Amino acid sequence: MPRKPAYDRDALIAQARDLFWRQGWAGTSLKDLERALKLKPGSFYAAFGSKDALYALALERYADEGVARLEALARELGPLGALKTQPRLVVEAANAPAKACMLAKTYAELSAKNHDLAQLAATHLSRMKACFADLFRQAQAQGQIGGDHDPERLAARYQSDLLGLRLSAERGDVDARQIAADIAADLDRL
Amino acid sequence: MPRKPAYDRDALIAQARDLFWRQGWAGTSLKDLERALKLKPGSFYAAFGSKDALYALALERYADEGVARLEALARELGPLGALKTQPRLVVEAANAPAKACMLAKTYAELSAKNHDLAQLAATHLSRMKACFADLFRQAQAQGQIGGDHDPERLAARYQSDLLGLRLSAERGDVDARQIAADIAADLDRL
DNA sequence: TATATACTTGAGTGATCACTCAATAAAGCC
DNA sequence: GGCTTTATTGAGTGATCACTCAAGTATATA
Repeated sequence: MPRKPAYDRDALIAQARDLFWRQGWAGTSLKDLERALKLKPGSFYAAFGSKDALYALALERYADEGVARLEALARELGPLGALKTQPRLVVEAANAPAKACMLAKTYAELSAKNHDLAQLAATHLSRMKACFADLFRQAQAQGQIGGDHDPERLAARYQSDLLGLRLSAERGDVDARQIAADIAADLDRL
Repeated sequence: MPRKPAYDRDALIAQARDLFWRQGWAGTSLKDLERALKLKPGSFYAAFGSKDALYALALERYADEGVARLEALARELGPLGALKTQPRLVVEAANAPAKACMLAKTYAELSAKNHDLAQLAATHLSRMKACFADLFRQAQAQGQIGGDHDPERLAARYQSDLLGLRLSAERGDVDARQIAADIAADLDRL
């Protein structure tokens, strides 16, 4: 009996993610979204409920795909190989909406106001950090890095470096490839 | 003949800087500023012209004080000492409005829209990077680090690490002191 | 084909945005 | 004390914000 929506919900979430990723929460108005998603206000709210609800979906999509990409990389190159390759991949991602991490941008923009989305971004950042820690643990178990390191500490430092790298990669006067190479080189000294 | 303003302009700029630093550009409304600076709209615009003009003054104040602090630190501890101490100082700054770098936050928030303030933040970030490069050059000249390093490259990596550290320091589930210590330790291996 | 069910449309909601300006108050110089 | 000059005040500006809803339209089932 019912009528099917004319849009592809998954594709709309991906488009919204790209827009939010580039422009941030306050920087993306409903007019922007309506234009990009080709949705009138009524359809938008029928589909997603609110701007914040869609932002939450976009954050989740972003984090899920990030974790999936990293795990696929680890299956291909091994744990240390994945960790060493990730910085370069992030810098060279040519068709990404932005270089900087969407989770970090969201947290930086909204944490001062205790916005729910900041807490959500923080949760996803923790998930990513745990992912890094797992890879360091595996690398340790396989003897690729020394056993006298704390995987959690390595993961925190690695994530921090990656966040800095991705922020630097947005700037015109910084050679992010060099930084990525230096981060990877540091992993060889473990 | 004229009447003197009842406010201390320098103090107002510092207060505005703290507010903008914490809440960002879009996150700080004129109502917020009027409340914090205890200025009615008319006085505000007579004093500063616009929200953006005040933000620009705040950015400049932020960058100037940052450079001054670093140079003072270098006079006290020498170039390498300053570079090694800075990460810890940044993390331990208890009464700062935020841990993350205001220049980086501004650039991340506004660069997608090609806002003038993003360009201004980028300029100040370059200034800071040049400052770091100078310190690395001095450390090299004094034999504190090996001569086979490019000071510009070291500075870019160092600044990137620092930006990541300062972002990480805002999170509750990250031990930023450990990261700061690890960044400092890396400088000893140069 | 008739009907029930949902999707689409877009004008319109009150709230808040950055900002203006005419009226009022106060301070320095004669 | 009178006059000039500037600071302060706060109601008010149009624009934009996220969001609503009633009316119109299309589709799957009976």
